[in-house]
Amino acid sequence: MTDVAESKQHRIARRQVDKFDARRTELAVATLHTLAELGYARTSLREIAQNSEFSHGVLHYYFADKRDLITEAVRQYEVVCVTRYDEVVATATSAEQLRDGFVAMFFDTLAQDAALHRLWYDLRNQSLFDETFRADVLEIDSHREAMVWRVVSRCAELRGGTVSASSGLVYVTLDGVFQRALLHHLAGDVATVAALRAELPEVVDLLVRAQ
Amino acid sequence: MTDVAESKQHRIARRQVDKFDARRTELAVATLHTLAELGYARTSLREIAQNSEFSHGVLHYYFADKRDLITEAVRQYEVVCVTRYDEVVATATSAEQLRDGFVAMFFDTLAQDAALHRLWYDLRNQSLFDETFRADVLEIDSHREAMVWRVVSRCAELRGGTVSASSGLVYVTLDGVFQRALLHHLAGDVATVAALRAELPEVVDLLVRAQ
DNA sequence: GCCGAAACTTGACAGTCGTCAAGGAAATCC
DNA sequence: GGATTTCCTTGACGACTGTCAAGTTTCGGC
Repeated sequence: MTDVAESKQHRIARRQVDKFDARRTELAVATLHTLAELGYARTSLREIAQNSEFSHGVLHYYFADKRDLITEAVRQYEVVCVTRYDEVVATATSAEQLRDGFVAMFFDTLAQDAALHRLWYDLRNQSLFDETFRADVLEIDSHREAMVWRVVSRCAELRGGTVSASSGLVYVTLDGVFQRALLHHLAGDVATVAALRAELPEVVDLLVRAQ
Repeated sequence: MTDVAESKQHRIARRQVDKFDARRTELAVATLHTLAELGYARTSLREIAQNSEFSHGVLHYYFADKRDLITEAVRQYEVVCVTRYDEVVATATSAEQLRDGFVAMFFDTLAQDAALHRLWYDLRNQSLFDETFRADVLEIDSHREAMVWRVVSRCAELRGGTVSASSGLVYVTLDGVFQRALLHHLAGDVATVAALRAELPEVVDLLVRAQ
């Protein structure tokens, strides 16, 4: 076989792989939406297929099994969700601007992507029972932690101060607020959500003390 | 019918109701253990029955349907879990003693009742998808909030200071630490759990400032 | 335009699920 | 101690699950 033929065959193989991966991703996204809608416990392969333009059998053409499919969907979640505040961090020129931009985006995505967020918490929780997901969950969780740390540490930098807690503590605090806000948002409790929104700037101030 | 007969019949009826309730509770506890072991998504009525001394059919004798059963199990969880720190609060004579007693019990129950706790988070999360559970979940959540508030406010009292955050914020912070510790505990990550344990006293100090 | 491989559909499989009716066992009543 | 109610078991139902093999359609290479 000549180099030309080899290279050509390689191109073809490469194109096929790309196409294969593209469809995998497409189906993983459909899975993500189904999971966000129904939750892990009630999501079936046939339901996922109905949220795509294919039949249920195709899922076993692109994925080894249900676990493989859901794992890929979780990775898709990560792509969407761990750079949310980076633009605010990059453009803010004062600590107050960063803090307020963060708070605004925090509650914007809370309302906008509520279904997706509840899915994340559902999967994180599932990893407490099923160790298959644990590695992916821990990885995403660390990325989320890094994401809020970029916000808070930059905020401290702009204020010329320091962060008063560890990265882990900052994360659990803000994530805790988010979880609580999500629960009450989905319960239709507007007042509690508003109260949390009003309180969040103080939380940031508590975490970031001026030197 | 004489008063005596009426009272007698009433006694009988009462006894039957008590017996009925006792068995309901017994089955709800079996349900709780099954849920803690398998998680909501994989818990079936037959599995629950196998964790009791009865057959699966009896569940429909004491409960209207699966939802009714699980709701009752959640209420049983509440009975067990929302007075955990009360003794420490009652007996502590100094802020440090209360804080350290709280931290000790915090990580004690984390290891001891890990399965039960992951169940709680599973059900709280389920309520994000299924509004049937929402009312019960919100009620239990508020009781948990009150529970930690009793700790922190008493701590502030003993220190002659004030709590630096609202009840809700205190709760999400400590609950966030707990959730994180639980995840890493179940993942076998001893180091992270130890780090959280070492940090928790500082967290309490951050929440309770001396006047 | 033919051929073979890739992509997709369909239908069936062995299980499991929640639910419930029929009937046996046990306790209770008179 | 027989009758009656309560308690519990058994087995079955239709629906749904993940998986997969067989078959059909679509597409790219020659």
